[in-house]
Amino acid sequence: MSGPLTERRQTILKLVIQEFVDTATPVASETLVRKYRLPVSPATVRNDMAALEELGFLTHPHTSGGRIPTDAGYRFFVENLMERTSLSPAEQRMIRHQFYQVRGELDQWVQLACAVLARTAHNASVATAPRAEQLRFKSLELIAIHETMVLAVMVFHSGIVKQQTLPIEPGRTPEDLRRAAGIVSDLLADTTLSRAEELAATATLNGVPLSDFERGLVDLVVRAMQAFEEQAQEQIYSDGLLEMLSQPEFLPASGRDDAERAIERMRRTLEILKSGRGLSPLIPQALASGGVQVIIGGEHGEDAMRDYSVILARYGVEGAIAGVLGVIGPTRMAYPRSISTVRYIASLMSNLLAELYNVNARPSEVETDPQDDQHA
Amino acid sequence: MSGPLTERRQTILKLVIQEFVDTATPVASETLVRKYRLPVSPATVRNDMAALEELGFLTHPHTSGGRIPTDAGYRFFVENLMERTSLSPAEQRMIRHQFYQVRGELDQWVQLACAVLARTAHNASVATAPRAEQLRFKSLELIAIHETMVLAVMVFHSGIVKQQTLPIEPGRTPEDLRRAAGIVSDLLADTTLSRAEELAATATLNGVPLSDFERGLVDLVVRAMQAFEEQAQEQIYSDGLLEMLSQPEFLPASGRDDAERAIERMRRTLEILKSGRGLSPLIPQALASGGVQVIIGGEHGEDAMRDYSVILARYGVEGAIAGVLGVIGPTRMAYPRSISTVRYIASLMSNLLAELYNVNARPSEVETDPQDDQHA
DNA sequence: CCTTAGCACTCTCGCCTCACGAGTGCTAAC
DNA sequence: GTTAGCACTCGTGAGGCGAGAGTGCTAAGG
Repeated sequence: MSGPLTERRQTILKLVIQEFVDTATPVASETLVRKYRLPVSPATVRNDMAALEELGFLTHPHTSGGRIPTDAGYRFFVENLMERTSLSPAEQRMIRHQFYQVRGELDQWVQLACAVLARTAHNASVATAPRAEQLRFKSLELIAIHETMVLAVMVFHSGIVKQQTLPIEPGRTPEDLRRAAGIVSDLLADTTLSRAEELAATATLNGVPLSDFERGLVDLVVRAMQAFEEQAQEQIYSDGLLEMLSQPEFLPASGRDDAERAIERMRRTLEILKSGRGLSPLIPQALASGGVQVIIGGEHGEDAMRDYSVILARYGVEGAIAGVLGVIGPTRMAYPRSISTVRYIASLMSNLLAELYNVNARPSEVETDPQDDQHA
Repeated sequence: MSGPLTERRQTILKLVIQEFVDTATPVASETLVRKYRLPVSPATVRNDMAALEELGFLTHPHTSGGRIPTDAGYRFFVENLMERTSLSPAEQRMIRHQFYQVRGELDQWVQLACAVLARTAHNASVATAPRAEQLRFKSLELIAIHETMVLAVMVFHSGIVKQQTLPIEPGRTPEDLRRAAGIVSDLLADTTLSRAEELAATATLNGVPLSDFERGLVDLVVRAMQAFEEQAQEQIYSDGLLEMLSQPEFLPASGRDDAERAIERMRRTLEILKSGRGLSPLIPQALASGGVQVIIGGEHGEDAMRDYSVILARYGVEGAIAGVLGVIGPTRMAYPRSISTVRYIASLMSNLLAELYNVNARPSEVETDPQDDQHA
């Protein structure tokens, strides 16, 4: 009964989605014909819409009132109907420029990526800090703040830096500190957590037992590595909440009922972003696969996310360090634009990191274009 | 006509505020009598309420429907009626414990303070990172990440640390780096920005001109100090948005009209917190004065903040470093609790910083109790 | 002069009804 | 397969109504 998915029906599906993304109101057959000058009558469009509904791509909330896409409809759109676009050169330039301005300040990259993503995709954005696949210690520096307080800077392969203040007994000279730091650095150089724990237990370097101070430093490093390792679920940064909340989904269209729901949605959204609930499960998945992942609505089963789509991409340097960034917003989302934004910023960040590690440092002028994106 | 502000009227004002803070609904004369077993009749209370209204401390939104406090009413309450409380020892202990767990990790203190403030005061919280009154350079360390990339760690008096990656030409040994960093540290040690700029211009140490590499490093430091100095308005961290948004102010009490306003309020609030608009002007003020500042509603003229109260306190070490932290929420706020929370956390942070700087390091066991709080 | 009971008045809230209009689904003709 | 015509559905908004809450006022009482 449903009939085949003819060329025209695909066009109609595409137009319904475009129109709905634009206007946020259910789209009627006549509107479509008028606005896009279709060479058929509204009645024909209605028939096709009914077919698309039976195929599961459209639905209508009320008997009257136009059609809206289902999750499956968006899915089909993303995979088959959407043309692959790139950000305009002007936008790419603007974004690169912003990153250029904080070059060197590694710790600001993630924040900046979030801010730019949000502004460009007009939705909320999320990102995790880049994380080394395996943490390997590199060196320790001690910097005196005053006589009884030093700042311990631990550097790990992959460039992750952790700083911590540490009280010491007074009377140590800078030379003392340097020697102690050198000893610890030598002892633990290039070790992973488990090896570091072993070495901490023996507490000798070349047969010479460590001093109490040095052992304290070793413990400090080991604890820092443990903390890092334990912190199983990555902290998720986010930005652009306001950007997302100015989407019409969060306006009370009409009726008190709707208003209440809008507020509830707002609160839920905040919770998702703050806690990462419903979001964290997606991270490992995105880390594992290359390309851009698109998760539409309730596809991954998390009920809290039923009304949201997430577009995620991995960024980083193969085999060294990786993180995830993406966009989150209502399922009614400008997928082409969001996807290209995510793809562009992920590749930009990857190039920046590659430059930092001096591997494969192609100029970040061109957007790399992975052959095929992964879809959930 | 308005009559004097008798003892009883003050009591009634206090009870109205208490009740309104609890229930978030306008309070009626009869409720008051019943709930607090007043030895007078509702009619008497009504008369007093009318007097309080003429005095500008109360108002009522509709002819029917009970009274609510005005900004002036809250102000009088805060200054004259409210009893000064402290957090319970149990709560104090819990808070101290949380700070204890991140001791040493200076960069997390502000975040933690925000989180704790929000949870304890059930409202949103804001804080600025501690900022040195005058930035003075201390030392520079260079840590090789790999052959062509170093991490420059700049330490300033006051313990502020800034890190930045820096590309270098390959072939430099760790010893090279150490020497260069040492030279720059010696040259710029203890300098303020203006002096550092002068020294950068001459580019000699003890008459010996600097190498190109060393000059690059000096420039790096100067730029970092400039950036710090220029960044006129402090970045404001915040937390507890959700905490605040679950206040009944942000629920649609009834009617579609109200719902729309609730959503608008929500959006505005977000904007205030994200951008700091309406908040930033308060920061310098709070930095300048000791004690706890309470700004109620539209008192400071900023229209965007008309419905909010802010409670701010300065924290830090006199003459060395200072920041601001506080609570923001609807004017209908549990002032005693919020104020004591802010006061406690500010003094805790101050003690922790004092310990770090080894000045005046009293144990942070007792809440310091400043003699008098400043009110706007 | 302060307090209190009584009472009329006001205003919100929730509920219902009703008419309107948008958009569909169906049927029959092309 | 397409189209015109038409009945039908249902959300939306306006208007009305009754109930209830709480006040302001007035007059009586301590």
